[in-house]
Amino acid sequence: MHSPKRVLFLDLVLTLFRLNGLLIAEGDAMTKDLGLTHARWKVIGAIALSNAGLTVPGIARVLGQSRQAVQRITDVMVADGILVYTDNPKHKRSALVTLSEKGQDTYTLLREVQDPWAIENTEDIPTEELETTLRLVRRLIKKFN
Amino acid sequence: MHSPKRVLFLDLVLTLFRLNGLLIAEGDAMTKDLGLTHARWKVIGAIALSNAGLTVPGIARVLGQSRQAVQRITDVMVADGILVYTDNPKHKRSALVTLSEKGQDTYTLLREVQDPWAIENTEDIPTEELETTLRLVRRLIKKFN
DNA sequence: TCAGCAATGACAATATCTTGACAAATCGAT
DNA sequence: ATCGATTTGTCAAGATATTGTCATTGCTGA
Repeated sequence: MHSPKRVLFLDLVLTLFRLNGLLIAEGDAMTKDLGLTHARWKVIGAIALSNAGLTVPGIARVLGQSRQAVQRITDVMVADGILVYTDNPKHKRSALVTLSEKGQDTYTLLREVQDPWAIENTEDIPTEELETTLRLVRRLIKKFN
Repeated sequence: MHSPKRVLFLDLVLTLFRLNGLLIAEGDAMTKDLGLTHARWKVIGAIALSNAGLTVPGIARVLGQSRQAVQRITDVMVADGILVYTDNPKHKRSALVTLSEKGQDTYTLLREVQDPWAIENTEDIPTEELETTLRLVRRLIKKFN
């Protein structure tokens, strides 16, 4: 298997597209009973994994999407009482998006299916490989920013 | 950096979403002058990287998308003279999707920007890491199939 | 063989996402 | 402090993707 780096990389890109689709399908199947869609649990996940608060454009950057798409879904989720716009001390206009109480309950339910899923799918994969992959992915992201 | 595997994995998933979006943006920027969109160059790329021919559902599987979405775009690309539906010896109804002459010309132009891009973005990354990542991604795909 | 199940093409409805545009707010360099 | 560049909210239009459905074809085991 001595394919040149170029082919290796293009192959990786295509494979990542595929994995992306499968991950979305996995998440949708996992959250079907929670009334979530991938547009929604992505936002919840992004907020949950962020230490500091996130603005709408911030979520968009984390998810690699347009801010308009995120704005649309957060507006709906605020109307549904899952998210709350809170004052952003660092920016007058751009509110921080946080989980409401109902949103935290939803996140708890999400965790109950997501955690076993994450553990199950990594139990046969060395931590080192996960770290190498994450590092590589982050490196690529930095190039494309 | 001793985050448990679970967090590591969830972080990786979120990061992959981001990379997915950035890769699409990269591809779109790269092919702007060729009259391609990501829906189109993804299909061209999938066909080009496949040894055997691909059917519409086959392309959908490679790209991790619904077959209907791929069908829609291939119909347009056939109308535009970039793709051709050819007889599939293994299936009467499900045609093989191949590049027309014009499509091959387009692919040549695509390669002219894609190859330097691929080389540039991997020159500082060891082949070994790329292979580890590709192997891990394939392993995950296998789980989710 | 053939009966049941899966895969495929086709069509429709809906959701999601991108792109473009514009004004207001923010940020950074000077 | 100020000017120019960037970021952000908002609205709109169009592109892309998913989901559901149904008839047809292909496949596989009895």
